[in-house]
This record gives sequence, structure tokens and C-alpha cells, in this order.
Amino acid sequence: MKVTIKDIAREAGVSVAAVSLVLNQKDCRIAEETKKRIIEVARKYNYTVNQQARSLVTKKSNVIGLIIPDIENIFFSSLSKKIEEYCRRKGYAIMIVISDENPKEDIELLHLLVSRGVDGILYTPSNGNEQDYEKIRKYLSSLPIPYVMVDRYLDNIECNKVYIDNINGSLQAIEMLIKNGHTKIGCIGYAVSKSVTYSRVTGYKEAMKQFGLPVNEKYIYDGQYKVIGGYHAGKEIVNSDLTAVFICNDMMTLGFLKYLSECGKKVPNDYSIISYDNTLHNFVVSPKITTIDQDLGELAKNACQLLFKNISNKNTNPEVICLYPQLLINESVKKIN
Amino acid sequence: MKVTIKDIAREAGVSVAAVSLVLNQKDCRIAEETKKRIIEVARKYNYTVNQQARSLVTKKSNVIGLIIPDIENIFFSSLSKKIEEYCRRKGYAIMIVISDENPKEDIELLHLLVSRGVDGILYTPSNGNEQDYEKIRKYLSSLPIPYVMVDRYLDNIECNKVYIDNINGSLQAIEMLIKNGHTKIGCIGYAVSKSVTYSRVTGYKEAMKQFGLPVNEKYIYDGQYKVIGGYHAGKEIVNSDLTAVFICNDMMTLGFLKYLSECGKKVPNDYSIISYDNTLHNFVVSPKITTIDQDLGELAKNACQLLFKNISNKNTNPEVICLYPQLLINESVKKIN
DNA sequence: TTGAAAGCGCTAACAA
DNA sequence: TTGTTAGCGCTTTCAA
Repeated sequence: MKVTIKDIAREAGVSVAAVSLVLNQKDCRIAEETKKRIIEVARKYNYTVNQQARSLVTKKSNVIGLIIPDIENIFFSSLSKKIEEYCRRKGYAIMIVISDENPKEDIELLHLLVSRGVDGILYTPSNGNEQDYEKIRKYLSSLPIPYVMVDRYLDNIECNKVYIDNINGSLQAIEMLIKNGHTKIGCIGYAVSKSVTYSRVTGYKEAMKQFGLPVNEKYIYDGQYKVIGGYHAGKEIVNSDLTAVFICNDMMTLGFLKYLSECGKKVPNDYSIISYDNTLHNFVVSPKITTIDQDLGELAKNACQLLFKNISNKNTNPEVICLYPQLLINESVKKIN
Repeated sequence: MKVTIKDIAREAGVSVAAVSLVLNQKDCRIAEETKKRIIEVARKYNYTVNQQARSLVTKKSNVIGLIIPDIENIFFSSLSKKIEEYCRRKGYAIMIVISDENPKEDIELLHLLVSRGVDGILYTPSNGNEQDYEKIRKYLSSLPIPYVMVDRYLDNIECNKVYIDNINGSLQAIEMLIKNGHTKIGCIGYAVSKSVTYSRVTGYKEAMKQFGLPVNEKYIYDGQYKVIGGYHAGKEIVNSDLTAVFICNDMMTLGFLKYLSECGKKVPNDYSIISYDNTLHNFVVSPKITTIDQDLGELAKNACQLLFKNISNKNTNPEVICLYPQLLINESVKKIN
């Protein structure tokens, strides 16, 4: 049986109020001696506060909810870790739920978290269609607690958003390749990405245009964000006249590298590449891949701070925070001509 | 402002008791009409039960705590996903905390979860030394709620444990290699593993002995469970007379394969290998690696079931459930002689 | 069929 | 300096 404040009070011969004050460090008005006695008894019985009871009166649970589409994806597991870390340091626990990229689940999960009494929600929407999104928007509009969209976000809804600019990342990558003399630059991306307007592929196209290079659809390969997709794209690329490839995530880069190594081609000698996500150091020994790095710590921190701000001050206006990724120069781009 | 049962009651012109009964489907005694009215009002105001208040009276939060050492590790993120899935289906939410392999944190996290009112805890202990473990044991012995150790466990403590037998996995791997004519079998492992007695390296040694083969320490390489470690081990192995290598996790296998490919060696032609964890399909296209597969779904399910059992019946005796991994035969082992 | 009321463990305002 | 008490939102028992 868990021991309560009442038990402590009885044992120490004081009132529950005194115990509460002491154990919450609001002991300014309690005699040093009483205080000691209370603390001693509490320790003796291994007392732990019942947060639920506390929340009931303080209207704060100090728990924040986290909705993640795919925890097996290293991007999200790293992000979750940073979020958990940051929150815990600030006295918040996190409740994680996983939507499995199923937008139908999103609403249920939001509901679940609200009913669990979380103080706020960090929400990465699942990929879905406009119909799904419309339902989610509707639900969100009457959410009784603050929330922040993290990394991904829905359009046409005014709310707190924190994300990293993909367009900008692509731009930096293409710029780097062009600076190194490349003009025949391909792209391995993800065709069916829903938020296509903001996708990395879009950034590739825009960048090409911006630098006055033609955008040739046949040089845009759909790698489905998977290893095998990069591998297959490799097959086509070795038969093209491309000198450089911008690969929109690390998994596809792995596949691409695999294919190249099988036909004896080398990076950067035969192909210059730039990848995206900077998780490859976990998997690839060499060559070190030039890549777009996203600072997940910053993403997590900004999202949490924004949420905390909204929790402590209910009437703040929605904010949109856009972070910029960074080009990490390594050895996978060769200067030509 | 969140709407409460009281608001609903007032609006519907009934008592809070009636509302509670109806919304909890215990409406056997409530007139059909009243019931309808209540439900309608509840829906209109988007009512969500306050779990905390409910928990206070029912003594059940329907939340279970999960202590994970490293969520960025694909093993644990997959496991967490399975656990979350299973729990949610059973009406439990999960609160995840991350110990970051710091055993000093373990106790604090246990404490945190208890104070948050979780009904039980799934706990994977951090790697540490005996001194750390002793403190944890002491703390656990007075934990007021049930818990289950998952995947890893502490010795010398009688408690619920669910894990997958590493020794057995190693045995299966070595047996397979021997069956295919190999006798010069090396091992890339993790030397400083704390629970060394139960480690995969130990299994390797035992298996070798069991099959009457010599255990030569110089054929046991410390790869630190990292890609780079496997890569370095590769350097030494190509100068040895080994024909087969048992590699104790997938990261090291990646490194080993990388090194081999750099010096033009092939699997399984030059070396037969068996890996451990079966996550490589995410990263390697070919050859398909023969590997020891661990059924994380089963691990999760068994752990959850055991915990639930202990939650609903406080006086069950501690149980130890040992699952067996499975050899997944692919293309990385060649028959010789 | 319904309502009143107690009480879960805690905090905080007020009283002593 | 300390204690009494109301009440957070809910469930549940008992009475009507």
C-alpha cells in the first residue's frame, strides 16, 4: 500500500498541511524541528507524492504528450530522446503515443492524451490526405490544451509550428554541388510525399531553376525513402550522364552506395553525392558523406519552449518557428572542371 | 476550460452520478431517455473524462511506465513500439522515460513513474556495476507497484523477468556454422558487457566447447557493438585463417562487411558470417545475412501480459520467462569441405 | 430510476 | 508556527 501525506502527518504528529508545506519546500513558516521530523518520517516510509491528486488541485500534471508517427525511424527516436531529455530537466514527464503514420489514429491519440490530463501536446501529424487533415483540423480547433506541431505541420490552420526548412536544405545541397562544377545533378526523393510543396524534391527543383539549370523529371528518381529504393535508383543512374546526385534521405543513400560498390564505382570519384539527415555516421565508415544536418536538439528545444510558454500563458498568439538545416561538408563531393 | 461531469449534469438536468454511470456504460439503471440526453450533451461539449480524478478513486491510472536505456537503438525503439501497441490495445497508455544507460538515473526514473501513478513498470536496467545494482535492488524491494524486467535483468533479485536467451542464440549460430563444415570460427563481440555471464560471447565460448572445438581468445574481437568496431575487427580477421565469423550484433556486421568490400572479399565466398538481431534488412541489400532473430513482438507481449497479471492480482509469485531466439537462414553461410 | 453524499490524496486559503 | 477545512473531478454506496 502506498503511504500518503495523512500517514506521515499522523506518524509525525502534525497536520497534513504541515507535511504538504514541508515536502513541497514551502516550509518557510514551519519550525526547523518539525520540518526535520516530517522529512525523516517521509523518508522512513519511502513516501512518494501522488501526482494525480496534486494535479487535481493545481490543474497541472507536469506531463506533456508526444504523438510520433514512427518511433522506429531514427529521426523520430532521436527527436523523442531530445524532447524527453529537455522536458525532464524542466520537470515534465512525457507520455508517448505512436500513430504509425495512420492519420485516423491521430484524433484518437489527441483525445487520449487530453483525457490523461497532459498539460500540452507535441504533435507530429501522420501523413494522410486532405480529408484526414480536415477532420484533424476540426478536432484541434476545440482542443482544450495547447499544442505545437513539430517537424511536420498541416496547412490552413493557425497554430504553433516548429520545423526545419527542407527547401532551404535542398538549396544548400544543390548550391554546393554547383559550386563544385556540377551541372548534371540528379535527385533521389520520395514521390508520394504528401506535404509535397515543402518537400526536399521541391527544394531540388527550385534550386535548379534558381541557378539557371534545367529541371529534367527523368533525373528525379523515386526512392521511397528506403534502402532498396536508393539501390534501384543507382541502377538507372549509372546509365545516365549525371555527375552528381542529391539524395533526400540517408536510407536511400545507403542503397545507392551499395549499388555503386557492387559495380565498382566510387564516391566521389565517379559520383559526387550529398545526402540528408546526417545519421549515416552510424552505418557508414567511409567515405564520409557530405550531408544536410538537422539539429534535432534545437528542434526539440524550440518545440518544448514554445509549448511551455503556451502552457504558462494561455493567451499567446500562435507562433511559427522555422529552423534552418546546415550543410555538413565531408568527402563525398568532388570538384570537377 | 475543460468541461466536467458537473457541467454535463447541470446542462442535462440530472445528477453527476447519473452522468458518471451513463458515460461509463454502467447505465443499466438509467432510463433510455435520460441516457440519450446525457450522451448528447457530453458530445456537444466534447467532454473528456479527467483520468486523474478517476484514478484517485479507482486506484488505477491505466498507465504503465517504461524505462528504456537507449531509444535511439533500433532494438529498443522497436520494442517500445510493440509495447505501446499492445498496451494501448489493452487500454493502457505508456509513459516512457529514458535512462541513457546511466544506472544512477534508474532509481530516479522508477521514483518518477511511481509518483506519476503508473499501475506498473516495464524496466530494462541500464548497464552498470555491482554497486549501482545493489542500490537498485534495494529500491526495487520496496517498490509499491508491480514491475517486470524486460530483456535485461539483474541477478540476485527475485522478480518478474522476461528475456531472450542469448546463450541459446549463440549456440544455434555456432551449430549452423559447424554443420556447414567450419571449425575456424571467430567471434566479434562486446568485451565490456556487464552481464557478461549471459552474453553472446559467453554463448560462443560455450558452444565451441560443446562441439569440441578450441576456444582461442585471440579469435574473439571486441567490436564494442559499433560499426567501426566491426570494421577494425575485419582488418585483423582478413589476416587470420578463420573461415567463419559469428558477429554479435548487426552494427558490427555492417562495419565488417564494409571492410571486406573494401578489400574485395565476398560473403559467403571468402567468409561465412552469422549476425545477431535481424535488423540488417533495413540497411543491407545483399547478400541476405543469416542471422539470429529475436521476436520483439513476443518479448513485448509476454512482458505486458506478465505485468498486467501482476497488476490485477497483487499476490502472484515472481515469474521468469525465457524466450528463445531463432536462426534465420539466409545466404551468408557457405558449406565447405 | 435517480440523487445525495462521502471520500480518493492533495493544496491552499484562512483561522487559530 | 501550525491546524482546519474546502474543494479539485470523479466513482460508488446508500437512500429516496
